[in-house]
Amino acid sequence: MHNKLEMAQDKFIASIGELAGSFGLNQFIAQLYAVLYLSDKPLSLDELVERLRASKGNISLNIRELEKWGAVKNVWVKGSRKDYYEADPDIRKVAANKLKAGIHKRIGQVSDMIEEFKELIHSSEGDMTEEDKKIVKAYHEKLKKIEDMNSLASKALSLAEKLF
Amino acid sequence: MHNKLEMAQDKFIASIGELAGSFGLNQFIAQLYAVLYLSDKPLSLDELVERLRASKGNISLNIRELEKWGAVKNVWVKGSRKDYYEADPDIRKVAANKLKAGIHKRIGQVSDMIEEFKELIHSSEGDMTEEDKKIVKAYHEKLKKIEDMNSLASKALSLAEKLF
DNA sequence: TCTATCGTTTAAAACGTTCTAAACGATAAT
DNA sequence: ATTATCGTTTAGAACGTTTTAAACGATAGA
Repeated sequence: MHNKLEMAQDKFIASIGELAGSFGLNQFIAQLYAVLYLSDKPLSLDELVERLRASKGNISLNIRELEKWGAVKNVWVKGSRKDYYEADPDIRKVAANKLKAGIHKRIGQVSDMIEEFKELIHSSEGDMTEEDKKIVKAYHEKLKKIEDMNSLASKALSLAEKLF
Repeated sequence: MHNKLEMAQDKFIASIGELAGSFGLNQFIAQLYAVLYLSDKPLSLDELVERLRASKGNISLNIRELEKWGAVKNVWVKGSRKDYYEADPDIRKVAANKLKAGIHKRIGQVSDMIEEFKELIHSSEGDMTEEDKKIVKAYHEKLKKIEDMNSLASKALSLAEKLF
């Protein structure tokens, strides 16, 4: 196929991988989406195997993950019994959804952590020395700071949602 | 030491680790900061070894990383020739700095990637078929979308900075 | 029914990252 | 000067994650 163009694309795809990796998400899955996003037509499993030089199993697995995210869908192509995959062209929506879900989850986790910590502290209030009580008081002040930060993050998130 | 309190803290520290891990950053380094943040006094390397049940080397390494971030500093304690470490109490600042730097870097990376891709495409314009030119045109449209998203992210970032 | 063509599953290999234990150099105490 | 106490460095072990190859079940065509 278009050799120079393909090389250019390869470089781009590779960079996408690095970027995703540094975010802590699977490099390959990002590259997979990128290939589908740039493609002018839906691609089959075999074509993706060829394009990314990866195993069928790997691609199959990650395609399903992308489907869960709503980033890729299965499309039917007349005259073939293969599955064909197509990227959601609204890349902004895809990225925003993923990020939003992630951040929202983390904000919840932080709240939960703090609540649990408070409960644990409270449950052991019975046999506390004066010294312990001082420490607990200091804890509460620090936890408060984290809570404030968390709710600020939450507000920032809904602000960003409006912007997007 | 304070047994029940310590257990409560342990649970909290563990959760901090999970949280950090899901962000793609080193779990241990987050836990290290958390221990120092919650502590009412600076801690020595040995105390951290004891508290986190990790090797000196590991802690030493990650402390230096935290120092780079400006999240932890070395403090001098009268009468001891050990190093003592203290967390920056302004956890919001620490988190914001780290996140801001990260996002800023990523935004730059995306711009660079796109520029490079465009150049590669351009450099191979010479021997292009009509078909190729069609594909390249479609690429440019898609790249434009990514650029828009990127600059929007950039704006959102500076908005968030003001908020914090 | 038998064969070919799919996508998925899975057990094991490959890989990168993190962690440790031990050696080390530097500094302070004796 | 010698020993003890530090923090750092480093080579390799341990670990989790990702990837593969091969087996598999399902479906369609002959």
